[in-house]
Amino acid sequence: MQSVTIRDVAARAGVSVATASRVLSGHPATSADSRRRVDDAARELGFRPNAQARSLRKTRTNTIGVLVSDVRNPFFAEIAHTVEQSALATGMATLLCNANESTDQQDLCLDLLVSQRVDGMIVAPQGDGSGSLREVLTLGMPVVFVDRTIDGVDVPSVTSDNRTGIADAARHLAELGHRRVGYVAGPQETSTGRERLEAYRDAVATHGFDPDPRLVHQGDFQVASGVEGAELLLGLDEPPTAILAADSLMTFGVLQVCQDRGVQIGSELSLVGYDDIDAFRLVSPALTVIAHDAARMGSLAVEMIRDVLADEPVTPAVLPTTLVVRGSTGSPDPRRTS
Amino acid sequence: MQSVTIRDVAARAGVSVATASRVLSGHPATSADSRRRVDDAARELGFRPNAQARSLRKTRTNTIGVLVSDVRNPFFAEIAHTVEQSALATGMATLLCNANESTDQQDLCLDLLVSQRVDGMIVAPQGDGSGSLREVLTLGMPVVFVDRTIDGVDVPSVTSDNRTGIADAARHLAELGHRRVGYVAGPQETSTGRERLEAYRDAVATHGFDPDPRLVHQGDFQVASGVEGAELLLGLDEPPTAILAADSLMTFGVLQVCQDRGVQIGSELSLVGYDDIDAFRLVSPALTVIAHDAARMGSLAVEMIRDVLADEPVTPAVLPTTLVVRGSTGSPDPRRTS
DNA sequence: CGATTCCATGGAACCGATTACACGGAGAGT
DNA sequence: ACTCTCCGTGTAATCGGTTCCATGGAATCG
Repeated sequence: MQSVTIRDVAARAGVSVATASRVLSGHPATSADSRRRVDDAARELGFRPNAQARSLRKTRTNTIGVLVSDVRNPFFAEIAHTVEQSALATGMATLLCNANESTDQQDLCLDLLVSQRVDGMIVAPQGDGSGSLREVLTLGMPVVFVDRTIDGVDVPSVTSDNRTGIADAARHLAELGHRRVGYVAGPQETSTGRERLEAYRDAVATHGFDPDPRLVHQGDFQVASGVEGAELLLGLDEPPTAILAADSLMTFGVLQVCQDRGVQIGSELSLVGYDDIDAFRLVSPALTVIAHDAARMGSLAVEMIRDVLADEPVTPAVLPTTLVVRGSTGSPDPRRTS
Repeated sequence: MQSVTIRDVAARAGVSVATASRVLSGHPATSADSRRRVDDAARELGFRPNAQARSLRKTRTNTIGVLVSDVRNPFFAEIAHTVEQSALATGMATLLCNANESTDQQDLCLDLLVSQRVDGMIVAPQGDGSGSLREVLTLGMPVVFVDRTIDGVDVPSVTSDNRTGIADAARHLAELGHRRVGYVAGPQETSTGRERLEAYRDAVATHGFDPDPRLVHQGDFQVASGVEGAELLLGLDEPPTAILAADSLMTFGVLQVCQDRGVQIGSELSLVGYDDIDAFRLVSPALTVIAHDAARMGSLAVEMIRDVLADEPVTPAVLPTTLVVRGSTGSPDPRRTS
C-alpha cells in the first residue's frame, strides 16, 4: 500500500505542489500547459488523492452518514439504497451504519460518524434523545431524521403519516365486520412504534373494537417478536379475527406462525401488514398492506440534508400512506365471531 | 460544527498535546495524575478525536470497505449486516458501498474506498478485473472476495459451491420426471452467474434435459429480468415444466408472473429458487430453494481480511449449499408433458 | 514609454492528530 | 557523592493535501 502523493505528481510534472493541487482540484488559475503536464503525471503515476488529508484541511469531507436501524429490514434497505444513489448523483459519498434496533449500538455508530467528520447525517433514530444523539446535536452537526423522530428534539424530518395508515386499515377491518383486532406493536422507544400504537388505540375507541389488553402484543420490529405475538394472539381462548402488524419483519413472523399452524389467511384470519414489500404480493393470498414510499423518503432526506448544509430553509415532510387492499383481509370467520 | 481539538483538551488539563495524546490513546508512559486530568478535560469538553487527522499520521484507518452488488438483495443485505457486526466486534468500522450490479458504479465505489484509505476491502466483484479493480490490486490493497470471484485474479475468497447447488436441484427435478427445465441465468459478468449456468448446462447433458436454447433466459440478478424471463419461458409454444432461477430477486420476478397469470406452482409448474430467504418459506406452496449461508460467509470474510491484514496465511473457503425441498417442486403437469 | 492590472506560479503556513527525540528529575547501584 | 537508568513530559517534525501571500512576467491603458 505505498501511496503516490501530490508531491510525486508535482515532481514528475515539473511544477510545485501548489500548482499540482490547483490543477487536480480544478482551480481556474492554471495554464493549459501545466494542466496537461499535471494531468499526465497523475495518470501515469496512478495518483489517488488522500481524502483524509484533503478533508483535514478543508472542513468538509463531502460525506454524509446514514444511520438506519436494520439493513435487513427491506424498508430500510430501500431507504439506504436510495439515499446512497441520490447522494452519489450529487457527488457525495455515504457512510452507512446499522443501529441494529439497539440504542447502545446507535450511540456507537453516532460516535463513529462524528469521528469520521461526516458533513451531515440522515438518521432513523430511536430512544429518548439522550446519549450520543444529544451530544451530536449540541455539537451543531446537521442532522435530518428519516422515518422516525424524537419528541422534543427539533430536527428536520421526513416521515410518513403513520396515524392515517393505521386508521385506514382499522376502518377497513371495521367495515368488514371485525371487532376483535389483534395488534403486534413496534417498540415504544421509536416514534413510529408509538404513533402506530396510539392510532390503533384510537381506532379501538372509534370503531368499538374489543379493548381487551391481551390483544396488543409488544414487539420490537424484528421477525421473532412477530412470531411471539402471533403465537400469543392465536393462543387466546378467544383469538382475534384480524391482526394488524406494525412493520414488515413482524408481519413475516405472523405469516410464519399462520403457515405453521395452518391458519387460512383471508378467511380464518384477516391480516394487515406494514410496508409494501415485493414478497407481500407473492404470498397467497396477497397481503393487504399499509404502504409508504421508502424510495421517496430516501431521496427527500438527501435533498433535505443538502438544503441544511447549504443553509437553506427546510420544511419537514410527511409522506402519505396508502392502504392497499388485497386478499388477506375478508369478513370475520363466522365460526370464530361469537 | 465547531470542533474541540486535542490542543483544547491539553490546555484545559494543563499539559502538553503530546501528553494529552498519550493519555487519550492509552500509551503506558503517563502518570496517574495527568491521566485523570486529561480524561476529565476531554469529558468536560466533549472531545471527539478527528479520525482524519489520526489516520493521516498513522497509516491505518481502522476501517474496511465493503462493496456489495445490491443492498436490496436480501442475500447481500445479510452479508453486509454480518460483516458490519463482526467488524464492529473487533473494533473496526465499515464503509458500505453499493455497486448496483453495474461495473461503472463498482469502479466509482472502489475509487471512493481507495480515497478513504480503507485498510482493506471485502468485495463481491463483477466484470473481468479490469478498470479500478486492477488498479486497486496493483496498489497492494488487501482485498477479499465474497460470494463471487474473478478468473485469473488471485485474491482470497469465500464463496459457495454453486455447481453442486444447481446440480442437486437439477437432479431433484430429473427424479421428479422433468425434461424441459427453464433457466433464468445471472449475468455472465459474474462468476456466480457463469458457474451456475455451466452447472445447468452440465445437468442438461447429464439428465438428458431438452437442450432447446430458448429455455435459457439471460437475466441480470434483478427482479425485472426474472419477470422478463418468466414471461418468455411461459410464452413458449411448449413451455418448460420446471424453472430454475439463479438468484432470489429473479425468483421473485418469476413468482410474480406466475401469480399474475394464475400459474399453479408445484403442480402446473415446478420452481426452484436460489438463496433461502424468509419470504420463500411463506409463499404457498413454500419454495424449494438452493440455500447457502450468507451470515457465515460474511463473518468468514471478516476473519479472512483480518488475517490478510495481520499477514497471516489464509485459505480460500468454499461453503456448501443445500437443497431445501419444499412444495414448489412436484411431478410435471401431465397436461403439459408431451 | 511608464504605470497599472492580471494571472500563473512557488514558498510556506496550516488542518489535528501521532511520535521521535531531548531533557530533567528521581531512584538505584557502587 | 557520582554515575547510570528509567520514566514522564514537552518541543517539534510529520502525515498529504489546500490555500494565503508574495513575486515576476505579460498584457493593457493613458
